[in-house]
Amino acid sequence: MNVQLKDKKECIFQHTLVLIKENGFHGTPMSQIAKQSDVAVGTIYHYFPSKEVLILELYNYCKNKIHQYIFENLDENISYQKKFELVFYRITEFNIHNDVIFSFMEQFYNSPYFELEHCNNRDGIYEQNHFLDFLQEGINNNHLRKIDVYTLTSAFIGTSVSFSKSILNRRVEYDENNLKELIKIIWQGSKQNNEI
Amino acid sequence: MNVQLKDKKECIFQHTLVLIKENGFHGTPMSQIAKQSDVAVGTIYHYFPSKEVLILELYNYCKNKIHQYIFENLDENISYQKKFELVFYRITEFNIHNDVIFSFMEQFYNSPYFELEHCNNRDGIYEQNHFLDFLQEGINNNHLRKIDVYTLTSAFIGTSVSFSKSILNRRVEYDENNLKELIKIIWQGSKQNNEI
Amino acid sequence: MNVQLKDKKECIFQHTLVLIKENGFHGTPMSQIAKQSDVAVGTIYHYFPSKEVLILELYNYCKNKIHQYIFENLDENISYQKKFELVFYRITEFNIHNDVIFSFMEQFYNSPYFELEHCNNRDGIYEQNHFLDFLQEGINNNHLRKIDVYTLTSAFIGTSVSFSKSILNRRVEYDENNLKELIKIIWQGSKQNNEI
Amino acid sequence: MNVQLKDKKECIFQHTLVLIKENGFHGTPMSQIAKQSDVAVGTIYHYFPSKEVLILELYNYCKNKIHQYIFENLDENISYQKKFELVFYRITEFNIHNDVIFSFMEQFYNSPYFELEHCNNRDGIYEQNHFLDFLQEGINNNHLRKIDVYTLTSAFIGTSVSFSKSILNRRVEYDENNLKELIKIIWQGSKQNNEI
DNA sequence: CATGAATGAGGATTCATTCAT
DNA sequence: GATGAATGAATCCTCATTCAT
Repeated sequence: MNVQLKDKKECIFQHTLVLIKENGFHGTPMSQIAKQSDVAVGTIYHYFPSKEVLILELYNYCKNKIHQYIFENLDENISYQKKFELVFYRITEFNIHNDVIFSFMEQFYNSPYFELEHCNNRDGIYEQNHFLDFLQEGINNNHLRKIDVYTLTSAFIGTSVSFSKSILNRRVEYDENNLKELIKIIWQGSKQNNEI
Repeated sequence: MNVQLKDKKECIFQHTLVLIKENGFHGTPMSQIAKQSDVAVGTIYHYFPSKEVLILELYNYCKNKIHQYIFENLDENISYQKKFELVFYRITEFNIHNDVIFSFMEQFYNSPYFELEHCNNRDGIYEQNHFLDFLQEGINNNHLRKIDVYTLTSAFIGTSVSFSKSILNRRVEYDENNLKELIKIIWQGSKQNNEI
Repeated sequence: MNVQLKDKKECIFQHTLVLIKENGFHGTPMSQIAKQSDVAVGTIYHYFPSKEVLILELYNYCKNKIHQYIFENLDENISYQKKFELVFYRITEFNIHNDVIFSFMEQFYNSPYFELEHCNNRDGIYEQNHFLDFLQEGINNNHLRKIDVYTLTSAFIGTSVSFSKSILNRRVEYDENNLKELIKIIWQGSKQNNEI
Repeated sequence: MNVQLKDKKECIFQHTLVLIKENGFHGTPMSQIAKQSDVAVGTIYHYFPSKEVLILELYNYCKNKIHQYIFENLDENISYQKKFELVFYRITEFNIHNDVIFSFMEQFYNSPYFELEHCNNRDGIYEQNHFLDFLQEGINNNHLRKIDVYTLTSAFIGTSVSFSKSILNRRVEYDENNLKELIKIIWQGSKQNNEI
């Protein structure tokens, strides 16, 4: 029963993601979501009280997927540098291989929906709080330069997002070497005493 | 006459920008643009054949504003590093002080509109071509690391965009010192032989 | 078993009345009736084949309640005038103390539902047939003026309904003296040879 | 221009009245009003922001029609009794000959719409305030019995309404003699010192 | 050039009803 | 009997666009 519910919501989420990537929020009517999900319009309203709530729940669903992918099974025994590189690597990989989620998240952050969410959840963008924590740890332990952690996070995430977008938009085959170079750039720029 | 035309278009552009930042593309009907611009709906259709074209022209209008601001009067006699830093500084300043344009551009890039534009104009994001040229020059002249220029551009622009967004979203007073640190990061990471 | 059935129908009736007074026929979906009655929607459809039938049965349920209240235990040994006054008194008291039924009946009579019912049951309004009979008796026995009995009934019932509505709408505490005055008016106007 | 506006609103009002008498508020979709009025749905929304407001404005439109009909050109030189009879006569005539308005008003008063209106305008029913004033005058000048004016108004209006409804529902040819008898009833009941 | 009334396709949402469990 | 998930027709309303003045 509970499985069924989860399955149906999941099903609606997945098809909504595809449609939104293709046509945007407003190019995606509920009727189309219903058709793709192979349910009646009314059924969607059985699970979500409104389109807005559907979008908002979808946002949380995606956020969780991202976090799980990035922060789960992060070996604590490797050096901070390795972790830094691994996290960056994972964000980027996730974005590139989950283009429907990536596209949705970017649209979401740049839409009025985000304001709604943002009111409750400060530090919203890309659940930066997890990233903030991770980078703050690096600063505290002298792995990273002692600067405003928000600023550092901007460099960290913005670089990954922009790179992913560039790959996806140019519809260019993703070359792992480029990602490795990018990681070098961001590590070189962020690490402690790189001025010596 | 020509001035009048430019003025009226300009007027429509400005009010559209404000409305779109506030309410998004689809929360901004033509009727509202008309009301804010103090003209009749029909008048807008006198200047633009459709809403889509209005948006597309607005995009080009903004693009030009940005380029003018960033690349005009760029003293050729200063060192590449200074120019690198200046360009980064200018992008970020522009974004922060022109939030309606910044918001519009971000919405645009993450909307289906961009696809339309993108078909004609390759290398679309943030008119990366100018930035691409600028960074390519740095690579060619051994100021920057010899890596894929698109990748480098991602780091350059993504960092600025993300930082600007962080300032604007957190509604935090912008601290120039943080921007200076950010510039250090991106320069340290990008410059040639920083591994020596 | 039969008790159970009656109880469940009764329960549904009562909650429907409250909801309809509050929100009207069309502001009262089956789902809400179900929720208030603490049963599933399907259960309602077990007892009533459709919403229309539910409403129609509810109408008959109310009609019977009203008649029982008004005409049962009507002492035949008192004078016609006393009976006339008592009946008027009872209608009004009933309306005022059973506002959910009163409101439902008034909505019903002024809705297209009534047409449906009316086709089968002529003389529908307020089950005027009982009142018609009662007043016809007064006419026949020279207690009341010899005029069209429908016209007389209009004066009789319309006055009571309008008075009740006035009390209920103004949300004014009901003053029995006013009702007594009203009864004087209607009796003075209706009784035989009041012109002498 | 102003005439056109008034004409279009008037046109919408008239067709709405017919439809509502036929099918009730909720059996009358905007699309049908549009079709009957020979305009597009959007046009209705050009004149009225919502269905609710259309209904509310229609209510005021009807109220005014009724008042004009009843209280305009009321010869001040005739006796109070004559005026009393004339006003009663006019209400009833109006109801019977304007069945679409009458039906609308009755539905309105017994619907949740009325609550909305009622909040602003106390003494709402049948714009009783005008009737209240008229009857209060009769009480003050010793033409009518000294009782609560609301109670008196209930008898006055309720009787007329009920009579009109009886005519209209029974689809019986209206016999003016019955109305004259009714007027006798109500006058006999209401006039001063009728007990002597 | 400018206006804004008119259009109607299209979208979000509701709700009476069904039916498998 | 009882449940409530599923259905989809029907409703209200929006808004890009047109065109007569």
